[in-house]
Amino acid sequence: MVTIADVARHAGVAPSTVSYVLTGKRAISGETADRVRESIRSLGYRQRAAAIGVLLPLRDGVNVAVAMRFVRAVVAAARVRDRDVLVISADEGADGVLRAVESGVAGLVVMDVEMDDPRVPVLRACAVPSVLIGVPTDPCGLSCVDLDFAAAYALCVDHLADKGHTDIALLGPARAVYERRTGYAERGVAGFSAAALRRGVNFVVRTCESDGLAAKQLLTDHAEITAVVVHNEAALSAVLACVQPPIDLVAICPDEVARRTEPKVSSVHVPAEDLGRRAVELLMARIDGAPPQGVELSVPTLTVRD
Amino acid sequence: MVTIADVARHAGVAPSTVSYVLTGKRAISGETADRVRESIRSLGYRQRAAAIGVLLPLRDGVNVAVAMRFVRAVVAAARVRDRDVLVISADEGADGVLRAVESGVAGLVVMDVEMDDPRVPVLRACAVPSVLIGVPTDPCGLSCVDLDFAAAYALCVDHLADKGHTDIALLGPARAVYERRTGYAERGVAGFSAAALRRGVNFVVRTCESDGLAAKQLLTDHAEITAVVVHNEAALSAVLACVQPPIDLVAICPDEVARRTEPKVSSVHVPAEDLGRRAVELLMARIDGAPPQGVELSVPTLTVRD
DNA sequence: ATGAAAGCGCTAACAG
DNA sequence: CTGTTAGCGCTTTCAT
Repeated sequence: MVTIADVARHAGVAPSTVSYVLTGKRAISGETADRVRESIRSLGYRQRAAAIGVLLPLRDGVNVAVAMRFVRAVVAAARVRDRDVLVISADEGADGVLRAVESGVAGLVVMDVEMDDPRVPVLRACAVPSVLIGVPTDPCGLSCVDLDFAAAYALCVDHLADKGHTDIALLGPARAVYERRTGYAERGVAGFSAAALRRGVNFVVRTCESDGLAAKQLLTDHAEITAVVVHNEAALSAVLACVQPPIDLVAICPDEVARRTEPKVSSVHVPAEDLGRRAVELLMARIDGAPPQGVELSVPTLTVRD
Repeated sequence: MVTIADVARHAGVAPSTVSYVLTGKRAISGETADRVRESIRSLGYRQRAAAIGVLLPLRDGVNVAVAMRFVRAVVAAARVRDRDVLVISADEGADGVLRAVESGVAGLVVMDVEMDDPRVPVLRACAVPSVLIGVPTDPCGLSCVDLDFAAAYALCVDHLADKGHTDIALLGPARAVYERRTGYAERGVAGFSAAALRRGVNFVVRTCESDGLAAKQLLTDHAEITAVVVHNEAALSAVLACVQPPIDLVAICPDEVARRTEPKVSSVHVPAEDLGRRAVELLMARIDGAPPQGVELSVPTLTVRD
């Protein structure tokens, strides 16, 4: 195995110099750096490229399939930049961050972010750079990417209001997701309510477990409902079986899921691929010394189907 | 951070003794081991638990969604045993194994196995234990788990022959999958052909890209075909749009995929969850010193739907 | 800007 | 069975 010492000998420099060329933690003259890089290439040295860690709490209500959609995107994006991905299933809040950091990752992609996420202060203080997929209440000093879920929910409301509906319902994620104040769920409801009030539309909000039973209960309890917004990929097919025309339906889910339903459902796209890729881009920039970029929300779009 | 030296001091032993208690690489007296473990607990030492590596080539024809189904299962199973998972996207054959080993994983789960996989000799020689999801031509000295794809394809043929079909077709994975002699594809075709010959059924075999166009071409070229077996998750919906009744169809795919199609398609279940979990079980046993277990094939089952 | 040397946490060879 | 010691590859401090 080619070590940093081999490279140093070959380039006629000290091991520390090679280390500094690789980490960029102190200035090395262009000439020396070039010689080192040349030796690295000719000897085929591979720095045990520290992986990117994905912090993935697998708690109640977290749909692993949905989470894996992001992981997949992160893996693909990391691969382009020659990084492997360490999937760290951490349910222990702030301790999970420490565990991840101790595992020696170059940077962290943090998923399933809560409004007052206990991991946030740790991440802020931490030397290891991170990018959150999701936005906490106070994102200062962090890098966050997410879909603008408030706007996404509002888009659904506007679409239904435009079609003349005056009594609509929201079937959200599982109750556990709200209980821990998950960012996207809370911001979504805020956007939904605000839009409905703005439009003068009556609305009901319900949580929905993956069995989708809440849909039936909802229609029983509220016969006046003529349209439903559902943000729950796990329950989508069950909800579809229950919410039939003439009741209108809009889903918040990835397009490829919406295209597979029967009938094909109108939806606001959750761009998991884009968000995962963007998170890696920002993280790599952070690893290379860039400062935190703050919050970057992507604009939702609605596709009308059947 | 609590180090192994801290634990050693607290327990009144040498650092190496603590190391050996943790790795089990040499015998330590029960008394001493207990004292060490007690110190580990009271000091809160966390051994930077080496991750399990998942070797995942992302080449042409590899459906990342399908691969991620296995990764998901591996992550869930590893989590139960307090291990994180390093997803290593390695397209470089044998070099990929070395890269994975150098990254310091405790063991490897190897996916997308080819008949004469160049990684196999390396894995056999390698000190890091591994479990393959898939079976190469010569699995001696390895641990392999997989669905018995030969039996799975044969099951489809028997089902269709029993229904009276005399001209059937196989739509397999993408051509690239055959070109690199991927294990499951090659064993599948073998099982398919053998079963068809046994049953005296005429058959055609075609590769199928993810666009599913091969389905249309197949039916144009072979008007005599009355039933199709498709083993291609990416192309399944496109194939379904084309292969309509009265032509019979059986898919080889996970049940949850088959249940979502419209109409719901008869299928042989690919138990990705079970295989991923089993792979981790076997790998953990290997890490704890068990010898290679050879090949473990799971028995396919067919579910008849619409 | 660079090198020498000490140190990191851990494992493995050696000694008894 | 266990402690001593030398190493592993790499980073960081200290010096110049």
